[in-house]
Amino acid sequence: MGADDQRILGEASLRGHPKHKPTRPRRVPLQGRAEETVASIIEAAAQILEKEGFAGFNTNAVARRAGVSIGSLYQYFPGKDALTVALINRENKRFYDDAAIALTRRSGRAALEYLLAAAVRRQLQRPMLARLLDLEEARPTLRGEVEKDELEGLFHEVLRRAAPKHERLDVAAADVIAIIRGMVDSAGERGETDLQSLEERLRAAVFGYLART
Amino acid sequence: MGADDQRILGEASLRGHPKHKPTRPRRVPLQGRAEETVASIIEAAAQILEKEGFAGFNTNAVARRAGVSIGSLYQYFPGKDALTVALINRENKRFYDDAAIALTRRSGRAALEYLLAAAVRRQLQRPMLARLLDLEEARPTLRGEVEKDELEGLFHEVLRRAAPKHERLDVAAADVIAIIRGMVDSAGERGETDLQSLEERLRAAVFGYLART
Amino acid sequence: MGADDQRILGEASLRGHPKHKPTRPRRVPLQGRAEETVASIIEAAAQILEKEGFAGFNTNAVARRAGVSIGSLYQYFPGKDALTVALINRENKRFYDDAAIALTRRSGRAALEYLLAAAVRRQLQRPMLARLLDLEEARPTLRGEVEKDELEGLFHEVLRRAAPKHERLDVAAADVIAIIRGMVDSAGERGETDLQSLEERLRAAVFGYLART
Amino acid sequence: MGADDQRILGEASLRGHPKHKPTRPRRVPLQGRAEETVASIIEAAAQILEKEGFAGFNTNAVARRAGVSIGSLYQYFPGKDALTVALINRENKRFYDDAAIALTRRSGRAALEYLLAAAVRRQLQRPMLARLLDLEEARPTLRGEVEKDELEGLFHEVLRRAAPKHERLDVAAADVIAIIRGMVDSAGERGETDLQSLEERLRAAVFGYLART
DNA sequence: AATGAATGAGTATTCATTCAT
DNA sequence: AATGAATGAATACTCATTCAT
Repeated sequence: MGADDQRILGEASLRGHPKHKPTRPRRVPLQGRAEETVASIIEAAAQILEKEGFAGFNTNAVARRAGVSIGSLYQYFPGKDALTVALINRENKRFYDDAAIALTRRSGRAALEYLLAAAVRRQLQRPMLARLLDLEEARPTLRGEVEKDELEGLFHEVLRRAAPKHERLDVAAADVIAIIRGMVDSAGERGETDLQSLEERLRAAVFGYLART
Repeated sequence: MGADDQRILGEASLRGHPKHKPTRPRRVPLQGRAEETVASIIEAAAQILEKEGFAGFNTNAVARRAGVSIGSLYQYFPGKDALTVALINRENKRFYDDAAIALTRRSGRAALEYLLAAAVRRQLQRPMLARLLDLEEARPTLRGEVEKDELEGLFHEVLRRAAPKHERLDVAAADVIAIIRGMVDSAGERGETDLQSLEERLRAAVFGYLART
Repeated sequence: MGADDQRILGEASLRGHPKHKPTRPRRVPLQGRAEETVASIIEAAAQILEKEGFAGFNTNAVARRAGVSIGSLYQYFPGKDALTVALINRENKRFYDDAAIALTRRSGRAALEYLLAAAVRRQLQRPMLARLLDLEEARPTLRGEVEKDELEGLFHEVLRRAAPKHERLDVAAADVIAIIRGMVDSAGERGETDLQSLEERLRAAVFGYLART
Repeated sequence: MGADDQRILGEASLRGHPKHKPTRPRRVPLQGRAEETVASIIEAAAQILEKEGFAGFNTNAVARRAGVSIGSLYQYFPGKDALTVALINRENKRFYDDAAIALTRRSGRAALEYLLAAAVRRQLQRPMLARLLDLEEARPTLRGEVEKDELEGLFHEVLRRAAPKHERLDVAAADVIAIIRGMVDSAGERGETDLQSLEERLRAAVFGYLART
């Protein structure tokens, strides 16, 4: 009933152990207006991060660009980190929605290939944003707050199909994610635009890895 | 001749075309004491980053831990970023010194294996430091200031020996570095300590990659 | 007849000559529901002040705990101060209702003793609340808004009976109130729980004071 | 060696139990300049509290009035509360320095009388300041940070001389302090200026209390 | 060369209050 | 009458950097 329930990320959850935040369809603002506000704030954060980098990424600027008061921002996000986390989650969700199509592929190999392609696609769309968010996601403070379960689950499942005999799929999933992130961010940093080539090299690394572990 | 020559990274160099800082003999112990001071400041930065994370990493704290006045710190480093860059360079140098031994190996494969082992070793020694520096190194502001040439050259050469027929060694070098960094940082984040296992998986990814590109 | 009449403390009254608020019949349960709402808000304020202290005492929190919207709170109280004042008045009223029994005592001494006992009782019941409200009541902004007349009248009357020959009863009343408040709050701060002892010391101070003035 | 050592009130000491801060001649800024700065900040705080009340009492305003940057304020005071505490301590020290003269009196009674006179004097000099500081001192957050030991010790000693046979001097000291504070603040609130009269009534209460406990 | 006191722009965050629905 | 989303002025506090001594 109180405004607190709409807060995207509770204070409690920011400290202490993950606590497995209710990954359930988290209570999103009920009234249309609020929902819009939240969305506009997150998108504003994305745009600022994209165009100004970390330097310009402060809550007041985000609120301004969102056309919202700073108070509204804090109505929905208990702090700056919560906003960052929300943005990361939005991006991950979008990636997930695309990547999940991989599961419709017949073969495990095709599924994994789709996954890699999706990763490359995502990177090339908003390269700076993707990169900076990866950076943020690695920050000790934020790690543990981000909803990775679904995404990791997806990788796990795809790898299970692509490498059924692999003995440690969780390790493999973590490694594959790490490889993708490493290569794709590095490509972004270097300004690569040839997603064809990047995709191929990524396949080389990932399939090579799987073939040898 | 003046004190300015001791500045690790000039302001000018932070903007504009970076690369190749003043190629002066670099060693030239202008004054033993100054060299010591610089070293102690850099080590203080390392320790703080390791123990307090980004949160505690500010110039005043670094100076205090180094047992030096904040004024002195700015005598040697024109700014915080310059200090960060100096620390990154120190770490890269140390890694380079170890990794360069790879070149003494007979076979290209052995050389590359040595390289990978060195990367894992480094990560496991000061995991937090290594990770945070990788993060910093990726920051748009710092990229371009860091001396990567030597290190990249080393990778290039080792790859040349390990995969003589590879057509785009520079791309391969960048990719391999990205794979290593991705996997090794990820392992660090997850608190992995079994460097044996990590090394094997790293080899799988890198050799797999090379075999397929 | 309008909603305004329910406002506990008009803005106008906060500035300008306070004293004697609109002497309207004060009771007149305009609407049972409204009265309940007001009561629940005041009690919520009391609970928060008691459990969270000044830190947690903000209008939104009060409304939330009262199970009422923030808008409703402002429907009945023109501002935070008005709410605080209403709470103080409620507590004073309760104290008054108990303390007024003093007037039924035969002797003036007994009456005064009853008064002191009542004061101690009140303090020991909700020590933190009593103390914080005393603090608030002393705030320049609020002084003058609180209904002290009745209470002071009571003290005046009791003192008149206890020390009939006293020449300046109003001064004595103020002093006695000050002594009680000082000692009782101090005891609360120090966590005293032995109300027997406190009562005795209080009597010593007050009767001593009266005997010598 | 670091700036931290000059901080008037360490962070650690603000949380957790009193910890009996080194009541020793606390490390005051060593260089003359710093000492002046600290003094000017505290005096600025006093003036603002006196003239603007709590409303205008914010760190930026204090710094401005002190003719000092906000950064300097925080160089010496880790937070607003620390500044408040420092001001309270300064005032208590001043009061102590005056009140300690009581110990030079021959009789215990005369000593106590001197103490009461000093308390009244102090109140009448800067009434608003004295009152507001008493209010602040009672705030749960600040209590325990203020150096009361000396002052309480003084009261203890004076009472020992004035009422040698009293069995619980510590309780008596606390009560007497409470009585003084209560009456004197109340007088201040009511705008009393006749310190003669106030002094007499104070004596009545205190000596009356002592005679009966 | 060294010191460390001083600076102040910058930023996160709170909370009383308003008002469209 | 009630709701609660929205507001934004106010404020505590940080930290990179400068410069007088």
